[in-house]
Amino acid sequence: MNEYELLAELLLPDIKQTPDYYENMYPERNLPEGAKVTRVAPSPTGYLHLGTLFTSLVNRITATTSNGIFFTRIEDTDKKREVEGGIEDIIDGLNRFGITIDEGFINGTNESGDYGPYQQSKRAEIYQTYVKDLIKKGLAYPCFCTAEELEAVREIQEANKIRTGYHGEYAKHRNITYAEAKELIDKGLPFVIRLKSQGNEENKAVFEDMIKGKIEMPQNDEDFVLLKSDGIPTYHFAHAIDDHLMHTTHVMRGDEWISSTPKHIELFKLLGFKQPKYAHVSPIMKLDNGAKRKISKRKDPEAAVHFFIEEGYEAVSVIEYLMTIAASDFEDWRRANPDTDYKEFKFNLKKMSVSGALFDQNKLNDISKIKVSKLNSAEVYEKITEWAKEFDNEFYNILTKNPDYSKSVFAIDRDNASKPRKDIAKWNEVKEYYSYMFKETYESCFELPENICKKDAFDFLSEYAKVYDENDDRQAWFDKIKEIAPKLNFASDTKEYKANPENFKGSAGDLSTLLRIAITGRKNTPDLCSIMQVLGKDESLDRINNAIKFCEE
RNA sequence: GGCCCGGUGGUCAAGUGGCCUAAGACACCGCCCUUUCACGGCGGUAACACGAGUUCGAAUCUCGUCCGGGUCACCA
Repeated sequence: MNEYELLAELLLPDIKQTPDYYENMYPERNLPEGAKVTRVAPSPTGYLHLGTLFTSLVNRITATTSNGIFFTRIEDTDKKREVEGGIEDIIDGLNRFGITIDEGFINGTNESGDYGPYQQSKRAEIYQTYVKDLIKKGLAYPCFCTAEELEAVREIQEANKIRTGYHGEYAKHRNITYAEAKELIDKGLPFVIRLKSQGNEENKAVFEDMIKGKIEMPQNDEDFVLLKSDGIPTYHFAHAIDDHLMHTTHVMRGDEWISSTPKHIELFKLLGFKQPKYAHVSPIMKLDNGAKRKISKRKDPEAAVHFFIEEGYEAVSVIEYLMTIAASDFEDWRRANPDTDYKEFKFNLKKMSVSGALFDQNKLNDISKIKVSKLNSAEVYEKITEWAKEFDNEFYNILTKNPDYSKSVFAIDRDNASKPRKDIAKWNEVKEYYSYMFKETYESCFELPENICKKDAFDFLSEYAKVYDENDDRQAWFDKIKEIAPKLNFASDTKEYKANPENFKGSAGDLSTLLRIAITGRKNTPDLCSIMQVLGKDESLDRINNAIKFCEE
């Protein structure tokens, strides 16, 4: 055994396999020409983040449009930051948003596929096997520096305005001998394994990013950590090993990784792996006091995808919005194919924005309103009760007390409507929006519109109460208002009124607004005639009479 | 600070040297339609960060300046 082999045995005595063993265990995938293998590799350090959902979507749709594979892998190499239930939260969240997973963790507790395990904490032996091989080749070595020592070096470098980091002459243990290492290990000192970088800062590392184009950076020359002192790899090393063994063809990740890509390039080269293609996606930003910044887990509630579910957005609406950010040609496609599943869209990485988009809730709302407007009353009822059951128990009870009544409320201006309203973006608005339709939430609050005096209101409402018939259709319903109008010197015809407004106190439209306020307390509501029908004769008359009383005073 | 990446209306964006008097969408405003509320239709306000260069011609190519973002861990 030579010096390096001795060192390898000393450091990793329990590792008996060689890389060949794993190379054979995970052969090339048998996929059609051009199929892309993509993945998302979240670390279970918290809930599902909007950015993670976004990158997952991009990965998913890239795999889909090439008839490839999209898999998940859990990067749980940092046990300090891990949170309980993190895997479930993220994977189930992905499922909830309709991101289908072909392989890896398909739900919070189960994995499937031939390239596992798909959890890095279960792959320690694999990583160590490759590290041992690197040590034997003189391409990796143990480092015994403590955090304090490293910090001290960094301070010296900063003071002397030298590039910080563990490289070149500052790489203390770079040339450690077997004997030296043995002595320190016998003393029981902990160590990490570092890469003996072959890079040179003067040279360029070049790669073609599929979104940003050609990127040139100084080569990596840092002896970065491969294996932490607990024997678990760092992200960089795990990325190289896993994506090679799992045969990922396209690594699509947040663009905060661009700056460490030279490390990855060197790793793939030294390991003799084929380089995957990289696509770095820009983060979703937010405006904060006039400044654009990345959406932050700590400061922004909408960073957690759960926020959208709680608000009552339909998952498809959020995905649809994310698609408009992901692909600049998506909205055109959507216009041409209004009812097609977004998964049919031919996604092209070249159409992705190079810079980060500001999160735009207006746009989300608009998209969501369109989606909701296409639902029928039964679907609305089903979705809203599902939402309320989880997030608004009071409303859930109100809705389910009389399902048929609730559905008839949602049917207004919706079922059989040639022009559906676009008024609901998210379920948490509905209780307030329809508050006048349910006894439990209705509060009588009549108020005169500015252009009608008390006496006219009184006269109109009194007259109307006499002729009101709950069986009238829309035509008959409005005709009655038009009949009363002239008696109060209100125009029954809108055109007539507009031609000579000075001849009238107002129009039939103004009187229906008055009636609307009497019934609902609002100036804007869905079709009033339908509302009164759903409310029923007694309730409608009650409310009218209340308003009349108000006008008497 | 070093190294990367970016900068077209309030927002998302089209744009690849002449089709640019700069598209479209959201938001906002106005008008029209209308049997109320909506929906819809039509229209409007509003942008190439700045400065040099290359060119007959620049939003587009080059350089500089400014501004924004990312990254410099035994975190991912």
